[in-house]
Amino acid sequence: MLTIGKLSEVAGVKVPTIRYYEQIGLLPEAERSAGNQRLYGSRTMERLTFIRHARELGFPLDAIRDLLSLSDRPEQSCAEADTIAKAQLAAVEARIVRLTALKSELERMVVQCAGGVIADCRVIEVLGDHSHCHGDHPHHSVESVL
Amino acid sequence: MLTIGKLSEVAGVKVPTIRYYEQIGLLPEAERSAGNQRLYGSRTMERLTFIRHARELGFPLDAIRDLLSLSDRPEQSCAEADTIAKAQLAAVEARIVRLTALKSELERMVVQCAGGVIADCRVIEVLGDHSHCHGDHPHHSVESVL
DNA sequence: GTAGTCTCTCTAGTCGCTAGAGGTGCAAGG
DNA sequence: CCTTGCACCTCTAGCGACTAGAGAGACTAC
Repeated sequence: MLTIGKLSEVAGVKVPTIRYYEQIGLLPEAERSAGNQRLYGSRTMERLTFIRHARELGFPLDAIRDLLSLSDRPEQSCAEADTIAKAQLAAVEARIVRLTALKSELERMVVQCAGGVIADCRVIEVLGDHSHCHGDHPHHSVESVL
Repeated sequence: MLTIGKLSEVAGVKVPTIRYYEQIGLLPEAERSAGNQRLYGSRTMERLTFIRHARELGFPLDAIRDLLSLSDRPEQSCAEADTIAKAQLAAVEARIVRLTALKSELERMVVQCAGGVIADCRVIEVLGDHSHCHGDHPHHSVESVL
């Protein structure tokens, strides 16, 4: 049995994050030692590794919750897991498209900056006047994409 | 003079967002009508358009605050504006690199899914066992990138 | 005058943690 | 046995950039 600190090291997930996952029900309530400290077995460790890996791939916690409950029922069809993964892939692709558009607009802006005075600065000018941009970028903020 | 609703329409920024920007000091406190409703002139409209445009390019509000205060002093050097824009460009590029790595890993995962049963599902398996991945993806979550 | 649409303020919720306060458990050294 | 010092405990609040909702007042058109 591992303490929360050891589990944190082994799984590569910070201690408060582990407690947070327990709090929101992503990890089961841990067993406790005589002195009320959390103790973990290998099953929780695997579950936590699964979570970390899914997080690294950008899955939101809700999707991870679904994936975990799927992995607990191994005889079921994997169609749902496939759907979740495909949705995540689509979200990532959408984000890349969006960011690539941003990138080129930022590049144009930065390149045009002649390094003079604010009054002549393309950066400030472009931001202040929408007519300067190619108009091929969406009218909503980045964060809304994922 | 525009009411908050008209300003919202014209600038393409939602009403509560405008109030939020005022609250955090990104927009100055609005004038008020006899009945205590906010009224806006063209200066605030331009400022809000500037903010929206910068948000669309992914600039965080803190950076926008700096850019706004720069644009208020047009005789100053634009070096700082240039620096902020370049930092944003770098952040966007970093995010694209990261997401592209995620994308290929997700693709490999999804393609390998044969559509059978959870027990044989590559999606679940790959997430559960880190040794399946190419190991070329970083060990921290997406969100930390920007 | 009244119906319906603004607008007002205020609070709380989103996501995925992170930071801190103030207290307890435990293992090693003297 | 006692202390030192780290790891652990609970609880609350904060981040960014909004969004949602309640309950009340203002304004416009018929």
